[in-house]
This record gives sequence, structure tokens and C-alpha cells, in this order.
Amino acid sequence: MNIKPTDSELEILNILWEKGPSTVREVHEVLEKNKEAGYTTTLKLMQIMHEKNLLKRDVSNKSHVYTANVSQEKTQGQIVKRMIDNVFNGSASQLVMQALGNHKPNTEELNEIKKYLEEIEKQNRK
Amino acid sequence: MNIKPTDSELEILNILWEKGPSTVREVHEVLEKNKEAGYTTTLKLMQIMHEKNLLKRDVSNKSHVYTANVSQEKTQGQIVKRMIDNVFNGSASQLVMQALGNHKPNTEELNEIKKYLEEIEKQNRK
DNA sequence: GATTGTCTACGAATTGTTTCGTAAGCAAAC
DNA sequence: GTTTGCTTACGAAACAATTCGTAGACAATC
Repeated sequence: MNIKPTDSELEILNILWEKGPSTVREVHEVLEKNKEAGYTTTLKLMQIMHEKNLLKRDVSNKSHVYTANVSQEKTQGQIVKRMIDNVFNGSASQLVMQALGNHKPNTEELNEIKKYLEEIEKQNRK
Repeated sequence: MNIKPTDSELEILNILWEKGPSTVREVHEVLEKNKEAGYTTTLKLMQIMHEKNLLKRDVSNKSHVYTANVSQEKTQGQIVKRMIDNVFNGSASQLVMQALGNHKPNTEELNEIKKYLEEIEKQNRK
């Protein structure tokens, strides 16, 4: 299945991934911190996301409780894959260099990445 | 200035970055290899991209010649930055790991990335 | 039991992207 | 000079995302 959330939908998914199951009001309050938005706008968005199966919902209470129905890892993976294909002509390493070039990681992050690379290298040698 | 091409626009930009200045017909012929599309559709898209200043054009000949008016590096950089913010909560290294995890680079690419990392490390030590 | 506040549902307006039909210009071929 | 073929320009239709007003349901409060 292919996951392709819009930017607005991604904002909501990020909140749900972080906070876990939440009502529209709870999500809306987080959104409001960063931008102007009417309550019914957030409601409608989340209803549509539910129709698209991006969100699950529990309607047993008056205030429905929504949960992300797609995993953060899988969603990130698909977005990255699409970007590698569309923007970097299929070259993952080009994306990596671009990401590193503009957002220099600190030493700790560097070590993490290097450890990761070594693992891949080991597998390559096999 | 903020560059935010749509997916269709990116397809055209990719062709122009690769081929250099081209007519609508030339771009269209490349596009057709990968997908169905009418000639006037491509034309209209490129005209709109010109209005948005994504493309330059030379109208001295009957067949106008279009050129990308945004650099590949800058465009890629902005898209990557937006993605790091929207999808990876600001963490470039998380994006890097995700990219490496799903699209294992070959040995040559690995070396390139490692060289890059070492340079960053050197700078960090200063 | 009327009022108030919060919720969902629904539909419509707005905006942006994509697609393409049609007309008009122009030059080469007949 | 008329036909043919390629070009640009224009406008409209189709579609999707976003926004929000309004109505109705429901429960707590007066």
C-alpha cells in the first residue's frame, strides 16, 4: 500500500505519533501553537484522513479518539524513497550527501552514522 | 526565495538539468517515454513554470527554448530541508539513516560518503 | 426544561494543479 | 497561393487540498 500524506496531513500524523491516541481538540491545540487554523478545519482534515485510512478512530465516546494507522518508519521510508526517485534520480547516496552538506551533524550523530555505514560495509563484503 | 516545484514540474526540471536548454517538443519527447501526456499539457506546464520563474525562455525563434532558472543543487537542498523539518522533526541524521537503510549503497558510494563524513569531522574538531 | 458549550457532520467556496480542446500564426511543401 | 504541419496562446474542465460556516446531537448547568 502506498502512503502519500499531504503536508497538512503530515503535521497531524507527527502529532499523533508523538502523543499517541488523541481527540481532535487535543491535536488542534498543538497545531494552533504553530499556525492559525479553525477547529472545524482540523476536524475535517482528520475525518478525511480517516476515510483514507491514514487514521483509526474510536467513536465509543462523544469525543472521538484518533490514532495514526500508518507507522512513522514506513511513512518516512516511502517519502524518502519517492524523493530519491523524483529528486535524486534514484541515487540514495546523493541524497545523503545533500542532507549532510546543508545540515552538518554533530560528533555524536556522526558516530551513529559511521557505525551504520560499517554495518552496511560488512554486509557488502559477504 | 523559496522553490517549491510540484512533482510534474520536477520531472521537467530534471530533464532540463540533464539536457540543458530545450524546446517544449524535446522535453515532451523525453516525458513521453515514461508516461502518457498530451503535447499541449507539457506546453502549458512549461508556460506556467515560466510565469513562476522556474524557467527562463528564449523566444527569438519560433520554437521557444526553455532553460531551468533554478539550480539543481539549490532546489534539491530546499526540498531536503523541507523534508527534514516536516518529516524528520529537524534531524538530518535520522533522514540519512532512513535513506541508507532502505537503499543500501554499493562500495563505491560508501567510500564517497565516508570521505564526506571525514571532512565534516575535521571541521568539527576545529 | 431552557440555555450554554462542545462535539460531529455536511456542504460549499476557494485555491492550485493538471489536462486538453481549439484557434491562430507562420513557414515549408505542394 | 493553398495545403499541411508544427508552433504558441488561451480558456475551460476535472480534480484534489484546504478552509470554514452552519446545523444538529448531546450533556452539563442554570
